[in-house]
Amino acid sequence: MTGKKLTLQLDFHSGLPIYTQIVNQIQSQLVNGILKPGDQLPTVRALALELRVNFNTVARAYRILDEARIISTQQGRGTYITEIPPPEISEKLRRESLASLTQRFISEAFRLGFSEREVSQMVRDSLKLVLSRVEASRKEAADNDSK
Amino acid sequence: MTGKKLTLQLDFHSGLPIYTQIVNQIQSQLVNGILKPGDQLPTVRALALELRVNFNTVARAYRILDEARIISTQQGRGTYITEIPPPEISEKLRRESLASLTQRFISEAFRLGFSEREVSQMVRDSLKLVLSRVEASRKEAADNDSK
DNA sequence: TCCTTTATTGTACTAATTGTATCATTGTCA
DNA sequence: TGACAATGATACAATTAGTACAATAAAGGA
Repeated sequence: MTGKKLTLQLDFHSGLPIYTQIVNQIQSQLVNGILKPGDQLPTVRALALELRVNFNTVARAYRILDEARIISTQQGRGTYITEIPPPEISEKLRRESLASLTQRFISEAFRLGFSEREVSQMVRDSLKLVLSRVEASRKEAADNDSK
Repeated sequence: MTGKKLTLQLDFHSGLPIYTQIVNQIQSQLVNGILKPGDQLPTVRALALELRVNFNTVARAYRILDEARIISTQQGRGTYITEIPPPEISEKLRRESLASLTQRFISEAFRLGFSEREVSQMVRDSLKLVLSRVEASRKEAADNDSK
């Protein structure tokens, strides 16, 4: 059995869809620090059992949260809160998380024998590539909107 | 006990299956000379114990590498890096492994909400930091030699 | 030396756990 | 009553774990 215990209060007569209530409450627990990045959520079946709803309803909520990049669901593995630092964290913490991410990357690259020059060149190239892809998908979305 | 010590970094909620991460990292260590033809890898059980995964997960990774002719697994003997390095192990592959490492880093940073500017600045800073540390330890070694 | 036994190692097959996809059912509201 | 949204049922796919087995090597004794 996996996944953190999750205490949710559903109101079956509120008019709000169950999956919306699940989405909202997970989101608010994340904002309030009850859930933290990296936490594993209950499985769709376990949470469904506890809430006495169909597991597809939980799956739907999880899918919405996944599309919002709030959680990451992985078939056969489980679902996890993503590591995105909440927007309200301090700039200092934010920088630290980028610094540690970067240091992991660089030390791995060095361990693999790449030089400073190779690493910085590859970072430049990759950034360029990613940005051009972002640009392209933004354009595509605009096209879809206009048609 | 057999098999070279193997340093692998697993991320259990990266979305990538464990066996894929094992495959990728062994491949990149080979391409970059950390593993050499003829080296014996840890046994499926030993590596599994160290990584805290089921040994079948390691076996699956080894099977994939075996099918790619990168390693040779022999029942009752162990697992070895193939003596004849596949012809495609070349500068090209080496560059590709850096590219994929870099892309993982960048997409993670973007997912965390950092901008291109922040990422490239942090890479510059971190590289500088690492290089200065390398320099310092080289100097210290030289001092020790001379005394 | 040669045979037997035991330990080590990878393999095969199966089961369990987890999320996904699709369609059916239900309920509400215009 | 027809349309649509919400929920449920069922079958499926991906990942990992459990168990038994086969091949090889190493150890030990006749």
